[in-house]
Amino acid sequence: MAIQVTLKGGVIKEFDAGIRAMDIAKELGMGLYKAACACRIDGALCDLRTPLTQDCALDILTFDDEDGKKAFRHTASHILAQAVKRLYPGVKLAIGPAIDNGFYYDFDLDTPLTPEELQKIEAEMKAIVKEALPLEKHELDAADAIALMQGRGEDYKVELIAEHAGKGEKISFYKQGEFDELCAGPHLPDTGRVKAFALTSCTGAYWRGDASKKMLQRVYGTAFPKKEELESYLAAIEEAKKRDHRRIGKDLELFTFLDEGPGFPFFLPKGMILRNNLLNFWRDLHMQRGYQEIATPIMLNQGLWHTSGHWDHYKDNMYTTLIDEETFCVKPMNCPGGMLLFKSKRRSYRELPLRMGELGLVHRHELSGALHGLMRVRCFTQDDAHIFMTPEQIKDEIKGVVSIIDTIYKQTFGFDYHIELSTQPEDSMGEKETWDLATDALHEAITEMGYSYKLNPGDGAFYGPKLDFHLTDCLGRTWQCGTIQLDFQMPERFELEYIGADDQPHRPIMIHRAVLGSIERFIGILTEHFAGAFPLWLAPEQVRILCIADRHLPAA
RNA sequence: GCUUCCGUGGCUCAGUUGGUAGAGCAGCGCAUUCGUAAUGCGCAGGUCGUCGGUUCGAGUCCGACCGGGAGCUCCA
Repeated sequence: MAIQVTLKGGVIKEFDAGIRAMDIAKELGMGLYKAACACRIDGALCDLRTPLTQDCALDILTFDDEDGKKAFRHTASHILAQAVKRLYPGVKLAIGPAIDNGFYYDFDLDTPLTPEELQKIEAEMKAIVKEALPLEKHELDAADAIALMQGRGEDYKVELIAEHAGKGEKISFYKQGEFDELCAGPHLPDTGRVKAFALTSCTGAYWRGDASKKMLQRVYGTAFPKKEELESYLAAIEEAKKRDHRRIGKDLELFTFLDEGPGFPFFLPKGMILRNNLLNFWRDLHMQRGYQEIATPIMLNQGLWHTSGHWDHYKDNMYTTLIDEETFCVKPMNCPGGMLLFKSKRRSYRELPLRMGELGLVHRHELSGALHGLMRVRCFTQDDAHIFMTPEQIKDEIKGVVSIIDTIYKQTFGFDYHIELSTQPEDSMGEKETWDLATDALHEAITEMGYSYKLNPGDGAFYGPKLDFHLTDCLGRTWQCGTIQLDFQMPERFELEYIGADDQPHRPIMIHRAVLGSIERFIGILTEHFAGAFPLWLAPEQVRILCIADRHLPAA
């Protein structure tokens, strides 16, 4: 029987029923055959070995396609698991997905996987690639699948299958040689296609990402179709290491960290020049855009943090101290101080929008393992501002902030950036209508400005939706820096009011925003982006004159 | 916080199977003024992260703690 297959570009070809996508790829040319990673049959992601039984649309995916890339690297992770199973038969397998730059696999294994062990594993993987084992899919009922995995002592797989058991689905496995692995697929047709790979590191990782569960050993690796691609990727990693702001910061004497204050950066004279240049620029720009600058205390009494809600949510991360029998908290955010200043006198609608900026030093007790140079510290300066306004002013104020962000990111530093819109989370406060109003305002403001954005449903703050601005550095890495958050909760909690044109009190709406995010982190990003060769206006040392003649020597 | 690796003069590092610390750069002194990746000679600088243990003896072995790296968790 013949079937009609609609190929990419709308070309329709006739084949015998039962033909596989990989055979079609072969007919279309060896280049495509060799590059093929997976396929879509009528939109559904499938293996290249899946037989086509009826008329359908077929899209053959290569490494250039995200799903093709995933299939490729996921196959590499199966090869890794097979190699580990061969070398350490007692190992229990957890999970091993493809990730952004490669793949990983989690193992429950008593032998620590040192770099030497990784070399052995890599050698075994090469052998498996050479064997070019076909990956064949087969399916079992959940009960049979569980029995099979229990028989092998694969406790983690049993747990995974049990979660699917209720749904009555068939459980799929992929078999390559002696190795049979629970997996949804799709995969490459055989292990021989994973030509270029490398295991990059081994660390601990919790089973299911849950800190209360067992710590497993996670082996990271990366894989590409061509050796040159692997090499250039590894070279890019090396380049990133050279640009590490911790190294450059030390070399250029910008900042330092000392044992007396883990996670608390010290700025050296040269770093201070850079920092002040950046802040002067920031201040000038914000004054031009109608901002006022305030400074609020670094420490305020505990009652304030109850009012703001921070105590309930984040007390574990707050530094506190007992003074005169009263608990004081070092501020982890600036907003409550800003609220108090708004409240400090009677406000009129004529004052709105009121833009109060604050370069506020905040302290957060981050877990020791989370610290990372200037990128993740325990005290940092936010280029914060709170804008108090009427509902009608929301859109224009958002546009104003977006304009500042564009001025700094793009026009000043030449960064590309993209925007993400995060909407109402499940455990949020406030009415749905208010949320819709706020979310629409964010959407409309940036859409009218000609921006597109990525949607993060349910990822907003508990008090309102937000726009996040992610910039891309010269190595293609993205950093979330700017944020615009619409906040209906704080004005409510703090009972903020202004007197309207109708001579009645009204509750203002608030924007909480930052452009650079953290001054320290932004300096870290700039350092890596420019590899220490800062733009002239920022550079701590702009010119150095070298004297080489007698008369230039200092008098003895 | 968890897993794992690491911690030697300001910086980058050597220190073999445990026997009382080495180099280069930087610094200082003297000499050199010599044309663009680093002039020569010399000096100074470390209780080898801290505390404890094993040993006749530990930078080198063991433990705890502190700090750091990688990742996990977290990131208002």
